[in-house]
Amino acid sequence: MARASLTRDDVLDTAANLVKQHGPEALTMRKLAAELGTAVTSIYWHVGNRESLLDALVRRTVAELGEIRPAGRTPAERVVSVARILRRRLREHPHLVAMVHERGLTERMFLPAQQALVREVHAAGLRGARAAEAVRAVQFQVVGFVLVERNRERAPAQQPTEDRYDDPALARAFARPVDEERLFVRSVRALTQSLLDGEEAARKQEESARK
Amino acid sequence: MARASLTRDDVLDTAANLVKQHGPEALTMRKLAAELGTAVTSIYWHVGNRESLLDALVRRTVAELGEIRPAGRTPAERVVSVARILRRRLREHPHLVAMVHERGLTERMFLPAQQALVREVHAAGLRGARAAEAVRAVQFQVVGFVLVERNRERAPAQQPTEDRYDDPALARAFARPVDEERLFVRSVRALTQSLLDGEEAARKQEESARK
DNA sequence: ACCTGAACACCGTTCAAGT
DNA sequence: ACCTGAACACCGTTCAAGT
Repeated sequence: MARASLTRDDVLDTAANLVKQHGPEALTMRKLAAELGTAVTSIYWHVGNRESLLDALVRRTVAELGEIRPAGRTPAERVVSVARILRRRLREHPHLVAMVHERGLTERMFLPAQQALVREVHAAGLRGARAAEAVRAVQFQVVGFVLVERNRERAPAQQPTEDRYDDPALARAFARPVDEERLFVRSVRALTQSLLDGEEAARKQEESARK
Repeated sequence: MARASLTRDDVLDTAANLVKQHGPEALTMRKLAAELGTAVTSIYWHVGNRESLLDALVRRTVAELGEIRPAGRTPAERVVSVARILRRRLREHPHLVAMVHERGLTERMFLPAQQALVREVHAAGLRGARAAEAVRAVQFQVVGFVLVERNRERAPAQQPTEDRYDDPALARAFARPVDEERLFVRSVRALTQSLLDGEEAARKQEESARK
């Protein structure tokens, strides 16, 4: 791991590793310096301070995320596929969502997904403000779901909630751990269906009313 | 603000104020001691340490949250009303969701809402595993939405995303700030409708198939 | 241009000592 | 039973000094 001289990228790479493994709160300037084998103050020369180091890290990661290629036969299916790709990608970088949010880069991060979603929502016949609303609803749902998931994983074992319902199958279902992938797909599908079909139906009604 | 002697509740109250105003990360033992007019180490005698102080704080707040009374004529409307109540309540305690999650109290916190949702989902004809899934879908959506909202508020001004779509009304809609209340209600309504109606339809199909 | 150690102001926490 | 100050191990950051 010998190095000719310390570069900004060395710092970013090592910092990225620490964050990936133990989260951003575990990234201290002193540990990072130890890992790099330099004095703490050298880091400051290369990246300014802790906050701008994290900022650079986040921007680099966002830039690497790349585009989204939807799959599926219908617009609804393709919306679901975009959601799944987005979720998988966010899960590969478990700390990214929060870090991106804190730095006001959310809109930028979701631009590729947003563009893909706009295409599908257009294909389903939505336009203008209603199309924008549908796209945002899906975006909020996906990001929200991932945030909830992340929180659940970080969380210690949940206090079991000994709830008594007069529906034993439901009580058993609540006792089982959540199948998050399944719940996610079902939720997105349900939301999408409602957003697209509702609009589809309204559009047809309008058309027939015009005759 | 003179006090006979320091009590555990004094510590919790003052800590709650600090957290409410500046967030949990602003709660330092030293600032808290200054605010209380005692030595830092007194706090340790009353509450153990910083983590158990925050834990006690969260548990107290959760216990104070109270029950949820749904409103509306149909199960779907009442589900939406539960969601709105839950969202409003979470927004009154902006730091609570994250703190609750970190301490594994999520399930307990959402128990009142869960019970209300189970009743409505039952009223709509869902049972067992599918009822549980519907309840969880709504729960995930509400919590996720609030988390996204919170992140957006904390976030600095978003980099505007100069997107070029061939739909000027949509571009304008994206340029406007999000009407979160509206988006929230629409999303929950869309999801709920799909979850309940889909099930309703499936049930009717089954019934007619049995004849 | 790049790297260093010393120093400062902040943390949470422990501990022995007081009443 | 309750409160205290001193001390420890950790932070991020600045600065003057080196090459």
